[in-house]
Amino acid sequence: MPVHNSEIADAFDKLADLLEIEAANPFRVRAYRNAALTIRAHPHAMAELVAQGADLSELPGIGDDLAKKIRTLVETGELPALKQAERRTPGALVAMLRIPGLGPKRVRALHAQLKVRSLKDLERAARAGRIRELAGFGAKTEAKILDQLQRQAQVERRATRSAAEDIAAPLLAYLGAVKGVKQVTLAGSYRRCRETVGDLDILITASKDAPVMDRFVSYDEVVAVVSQGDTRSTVRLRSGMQVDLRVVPQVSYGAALHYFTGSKAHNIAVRSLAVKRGLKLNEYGVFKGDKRIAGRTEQEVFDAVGLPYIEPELRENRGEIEAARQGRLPKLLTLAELRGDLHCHTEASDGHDSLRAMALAARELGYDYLAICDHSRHVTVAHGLEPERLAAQLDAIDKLNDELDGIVLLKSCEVDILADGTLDMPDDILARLDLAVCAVHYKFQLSRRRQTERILRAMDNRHFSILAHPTGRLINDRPPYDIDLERLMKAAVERGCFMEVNAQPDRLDLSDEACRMASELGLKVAISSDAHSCAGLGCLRYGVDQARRGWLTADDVINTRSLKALRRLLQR
DNA sequence: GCCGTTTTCGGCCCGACTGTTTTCAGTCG
Repeated sequence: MPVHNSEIADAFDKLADLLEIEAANPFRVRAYRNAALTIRAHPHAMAELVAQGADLSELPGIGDDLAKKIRTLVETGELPALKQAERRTPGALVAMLRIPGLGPKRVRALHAQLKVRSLKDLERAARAGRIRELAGFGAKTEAKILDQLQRQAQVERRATRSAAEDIAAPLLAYLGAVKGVKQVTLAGSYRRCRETVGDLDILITASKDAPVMDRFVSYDEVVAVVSQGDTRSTVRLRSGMQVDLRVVPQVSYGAALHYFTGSKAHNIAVRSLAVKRGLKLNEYGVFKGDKRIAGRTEQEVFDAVGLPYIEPELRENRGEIEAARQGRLPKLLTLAELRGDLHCHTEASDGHDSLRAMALAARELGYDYLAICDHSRHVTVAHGLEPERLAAQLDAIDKLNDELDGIVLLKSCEVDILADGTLDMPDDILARLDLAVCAVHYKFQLSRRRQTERILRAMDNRHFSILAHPTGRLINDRPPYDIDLERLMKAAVERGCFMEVNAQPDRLDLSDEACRMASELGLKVAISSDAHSCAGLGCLRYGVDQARRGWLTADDVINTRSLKALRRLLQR
């Protein structure tokens, strides 16, 4: 069983946590965390790189020592440095760091002075009133710890972008209506278009006397005020979402937006660049001595540190700063560049709207084409189509295409990939399609080898066009099935087929890292809504967000092509 | 532990808020 990148990253993160509790050199701790970030985001498996004899110390934030540790982990499955740390400090202590208000110093104190070794111990100590007696702790801290321990029982989930928007929209409108407020911007991971959002970060510029903070904490949905100051406050909403609000003067808007957009790792890297230029960068601007030399816009901030503008989606310290310095940032795909949608359903299977309604909705969106992909028969719960029903639908599409101007319906089907890798539709009818969108909908538990071979075999069918939702994951609900994605991507390139970036907010499958790997391997993708209604076509923008995070350009995406060019690409 | 158009040694981002503090450490983003 190969060691996954996430396991290596987890090991380094845990070691960093333990070292922090031990009060080790904070920069050494950061080195482990940076390495974990690099490894987690890396499109290729470290195990593969090790096997190929690659020089891991060329990766950013990884030097000779960490390269050796990665190698050891890959080859033995163990990290001796972590084992040793766990002998010195109980590994269970790292769980305490997850409790808001407890950091490494306090966890260390609790362990050293109260012999707390686990969350259970912590709860007992809090109930016994022993925590308040420690220096640096008090009754309030003790109560907060107990409260948080109870809260921890609830599962922690990050909201999808779409859920976050539902929560944010009314709050942004409410804040925008406060007297004296000028700009209201949603920053943070939402602005970076991450597939999930942990909390909302709102940036506001307002006149000095605007009662922003008072209004913020008295918002109807607020159930707890975590902190409140003149320029920054944090609340928790009924939905469980935490919201940070930051108010800055207009001259600082750009610097504050950059700072509040993050990511943290990106900010640290950019601030380091400022330091090298003898400048100081904070949320109020770029300073030379006491003099503010930039900060009204983000562009000014980037100019000051000698970088071109970097799009928020790229700000993860995954190589964007290097790329910016070398002038090789990608020109990211935009929603307007998409000419059509290559995956949707109608009432013939599990969609809600008719063929005609979907066609008109697509035309309204300005598309040139829309592929109709109702399920094949194996997906019985979705009223999957028998070959005969599909044949009838294809006739109906021909008829509608004759009748409608300004939109072309493409004949397709979301064909099930059966357990043995054959397709759930006979070849003679597949031959009538413009494209076949193929997908796995059952037998998720096959071994990595068998699942990969199942899909490879399906791709061998020359009618196979696009692998839909390639990993099957559902955000917060179902992990991806175990496949060798890199092998499948290479195979798709060789066979002239493609993969989908499914734009459903709870799928977003491929992931951002996988998009980047596809681009590096020369595999083109389709960004598709998988809409089950006219309104559902609108979620295509989430797929664009994901593709942008994966550094994709219009050239990487097949549905940026004209219909004619698309048809050429679909020929195998 | 990493890294180098000031360095192979000596740096490593920066500020707000809270609680326990009489001047600040710890935590957080």
